Amino acid sequence: MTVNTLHRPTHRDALVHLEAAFERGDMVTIFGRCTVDYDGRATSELGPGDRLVVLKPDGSILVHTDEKRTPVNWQPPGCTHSASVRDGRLLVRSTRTSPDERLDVQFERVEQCSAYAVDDRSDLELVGSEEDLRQHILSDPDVLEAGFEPLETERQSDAGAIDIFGEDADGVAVVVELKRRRVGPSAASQLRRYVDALHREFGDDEPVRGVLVAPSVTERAADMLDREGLEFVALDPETGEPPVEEDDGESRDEGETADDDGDGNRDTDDGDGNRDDA
Amino acid sequence: MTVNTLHRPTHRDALVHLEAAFERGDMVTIFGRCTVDYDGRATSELGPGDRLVVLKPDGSILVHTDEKRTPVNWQPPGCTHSASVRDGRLLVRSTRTSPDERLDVQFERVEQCSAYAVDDRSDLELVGSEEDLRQHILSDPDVLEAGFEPLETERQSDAGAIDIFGEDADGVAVVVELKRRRVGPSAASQLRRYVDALHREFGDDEPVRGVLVAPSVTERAADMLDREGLEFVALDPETGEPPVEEDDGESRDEGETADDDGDGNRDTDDGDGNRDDA
DNA sequence: GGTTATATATCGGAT
DNA sequence: ATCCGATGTATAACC
Repeated sequence: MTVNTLHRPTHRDALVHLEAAFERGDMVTIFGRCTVDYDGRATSELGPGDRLVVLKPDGSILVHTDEKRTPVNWQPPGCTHSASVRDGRLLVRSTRTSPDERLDVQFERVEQCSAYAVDDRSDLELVGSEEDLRQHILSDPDVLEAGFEPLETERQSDAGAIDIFGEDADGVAVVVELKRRRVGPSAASQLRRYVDALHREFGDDEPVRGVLVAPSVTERAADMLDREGLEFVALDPETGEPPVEEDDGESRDEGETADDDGDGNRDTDDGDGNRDDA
Repeated sequence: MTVNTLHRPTHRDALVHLEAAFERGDMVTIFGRCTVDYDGRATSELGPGDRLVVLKPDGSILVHTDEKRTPVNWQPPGCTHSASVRDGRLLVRSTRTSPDERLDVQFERVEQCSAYAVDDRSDLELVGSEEDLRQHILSDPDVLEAGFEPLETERQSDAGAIDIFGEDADGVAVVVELKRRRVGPSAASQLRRYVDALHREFGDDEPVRGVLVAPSVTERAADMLDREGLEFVALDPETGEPPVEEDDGESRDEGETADDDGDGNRDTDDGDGNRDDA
């Protein structure tokens, strides 16, 4: 882990710094006043302003303002960084083909330019995904409905892969579509496409049930499911159990710390900070 | 535009630096070895590694590794930053309620900590959105089909807002759904929901056409449109005209700076292969 | 605040 | 390479 930083460099010094960083495979940040020009899947222009530009060795580039989680301009991994000085000004360019795209960041002033040698082998471990919900149902199919028997996951159909395909207690085919969060009309439509595909596959004589599984459902989606003869089962992706209602105390105990203050303000804890722990 | 940077600060010095930056409304970056812990809509853990953490004055926080465009962990705008030192180590915490979420970044080592005073009043101007496609059709409805007359945009229905509602040359109701890029089955389903809603609204006697407008369509979606009696019209969102075939160069070039350094390849157009239309 | 749909979505898996 | 769906999607518009 090393950092190499130039403060208020000349554009030419910044260029040399950048090229060496690219060569080493470093991650780079540049902060300065710049304009941005993008042409590719869409086209955009951004006038002068102060921004933080991040260049990653995998070819990604991010241009961040002081607002939003999403960069104001960017390029995904796989692009090629290049830098140059034109008319005495640093130009950082990112290009790719397929699709043909170009992102230009033209600096009026470079306030800081840093190169970071990154060592990161850890992988993110995440709980609460749709895959977790699937595992819950497969390991205990009764949470879906008594007697449900999963037969296949990712079963292919004319409309795409069905999350879980199985049979109910009566041996009727069941299409199960999983969502990790509250579902709207598009999830209902997705389920319908799969059910329709199996109807076409099995013929009209064979009944096919469709069950949407998610922690909750919007009213419009629930109406649509009703109209189309589809079903909904409420399950939480983290627990695999029906979500707890919060209208009255139905707490499953989470012995949590008392909330110190109303929200209000900054609350930057002091140094010795013994703030609660989670 | 000012930058205030600490190199290899003590955790306590970094804390003071951070709190002053929060107070000023600066944007902040921290580079160092850290672990990350998230609990909210889902739950995640990330073991030790070198990352770039960006804190914005609007409450966003981004944790970036040296790969991907998407941060490995983050928090959207509106969250509250706080920092503290525990056991001699810098802890950066972001919290919000509704949903209840917490992100902790615990540093083993702080390599660099920078605060940026950002001045950015420019807004992004972007061309090629779905809104642009709509304007093209509204200003010249014949590009959709001869005699088409737009009557309403964002027309409400039981299934949601219809992009463009109008009549064809015969006075038949037309639902138009717009997409800025190649469409798949979900767009076809979306159109179907709107057409179904108008059928319920108008009754079975009244015919309702559904037209999906996009630069191209996948085969599975085209099949679905066929089955459901829906239509497709190929239009480019930037030009509002039928997309050009890419079998030969149709470069519209953009008299730009000469390409300074190596890497010459350019203009190998392609994009998304567009298939037929329906 | 919830709902709905868009996005230069990004990303991953399957074909 | 395209297709397809998941994402802690984020973001905006509308109610």
